[in-house]
Amino acid sequence: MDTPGVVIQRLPLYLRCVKALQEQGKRITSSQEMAEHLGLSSAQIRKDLSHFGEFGKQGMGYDLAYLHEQLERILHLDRRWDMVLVGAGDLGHALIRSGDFVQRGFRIVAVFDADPHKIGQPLGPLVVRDVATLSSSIRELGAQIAILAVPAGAAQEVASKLAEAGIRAILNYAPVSLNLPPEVRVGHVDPLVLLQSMTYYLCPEG
Amino acid sequence: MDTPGVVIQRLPLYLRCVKALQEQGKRITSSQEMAEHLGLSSAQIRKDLSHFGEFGKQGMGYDLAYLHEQLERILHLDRRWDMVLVGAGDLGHALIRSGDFVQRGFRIVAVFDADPHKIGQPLGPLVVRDVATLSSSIRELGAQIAILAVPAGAAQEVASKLAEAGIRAILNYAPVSLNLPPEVRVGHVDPLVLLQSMTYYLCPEG
DNA sequence: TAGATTGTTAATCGATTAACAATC
DNA sequence: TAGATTGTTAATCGATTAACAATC
Repeated sequence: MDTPGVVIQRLPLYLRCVKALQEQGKRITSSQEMAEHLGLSSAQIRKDLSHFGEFGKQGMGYDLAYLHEQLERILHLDRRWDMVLVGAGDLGHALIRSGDFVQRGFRIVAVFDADPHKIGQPLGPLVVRDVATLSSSIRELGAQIAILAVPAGAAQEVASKLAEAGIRAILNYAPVSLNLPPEVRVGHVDPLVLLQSMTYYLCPEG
Repeated sequence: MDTPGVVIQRLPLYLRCVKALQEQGKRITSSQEMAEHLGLSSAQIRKDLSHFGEFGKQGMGYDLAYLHEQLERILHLDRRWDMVLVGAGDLGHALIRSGDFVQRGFRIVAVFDADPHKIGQPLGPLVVRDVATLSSSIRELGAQIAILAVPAGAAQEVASKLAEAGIRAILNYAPVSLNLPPEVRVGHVDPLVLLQSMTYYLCPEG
């Protein structure tokens, strides 16, 4: 009865596809059309969606507005999510300046760092807090999601503290496999690993 | 005979694990130790490695220096890779400033943008080139890897041009599913999709 | 040697696909 | 109605795991 993780991971892609088709002015779509757009099979899309209900009509396809709404409901994206950011380096700065997360309903509400030179300094609309105050701040803010943007050497320690403080999902930018209780979700942003696996397929000669 | 993609994608994690154990001063390891480190099963690690040869010794485990060397060889990481970057926005700046890629043998050798205000301006040690010169520059430089850091709306068009120009692997930071010939590898850096699938598991209340 | 751990086989498990009855 | 496309079943495919002989 519980839906495979691999299906859940595809739902945001379906949502993105639905939005793109809507922006083209379309009102309905088919599993076939989405499949071409995403490079998947139409059977897979129908099967994935069938885990959550019946969203289409035989012979007609899917109403885009309805599917959009349902996917957001399933993924709990019909609300705003507050996140804390740990690590006020270059990456942290870029994440705060970029509007990408906010546009999609993910808002960074606090930034932490361990460097005394950074603590107390403004960062965008926020002020960098001392990482020593992590636990109490997280409980105060009620955040459930954290972005981990600290050096590799500090990542596991900070991640454990985040888990202890009640954080339930971590977006990990550190190049480290985190060891955490299974109830804490981890999404790993790991461009180097992607590069290092793509080179397998490239001829080593120029 | 050809190795499943999912196995290839784990090799860089094995390599990272090997390096971490070496930094701890260890000289040998076991599939069991690596499994704990990475949160996988020891059988999976042994099976994955067995696709490429016999790297261990029964009763003894794996010599870390040897395994390190072999993994780098298999992944073609025993050389330097030159990459071109398309998109000189905040993200592009952060990628150039960060030493992460260079440390691992991936060097950005050219930056392109479409904005006339950016073209000709310095960006770190490079000068931003006109994206109109993409094809000729890529052929000249002989780059096989590109980083795509342009807005969503431009991503597909630029990606197609990269493929035409002979690029064989794209690290895609744009929130778009790229449609490309199957011989072009794509690695998708997609933090929003990770966030949007993690929220499925979070209670929508508080 | 005795103990340990690999490499590999066979069994299990899970995900994808093909096909089609249901039905809009 | 006729044509199209869903939702679902059963078959296929592939990946993971358990177990163990080989052997260091």
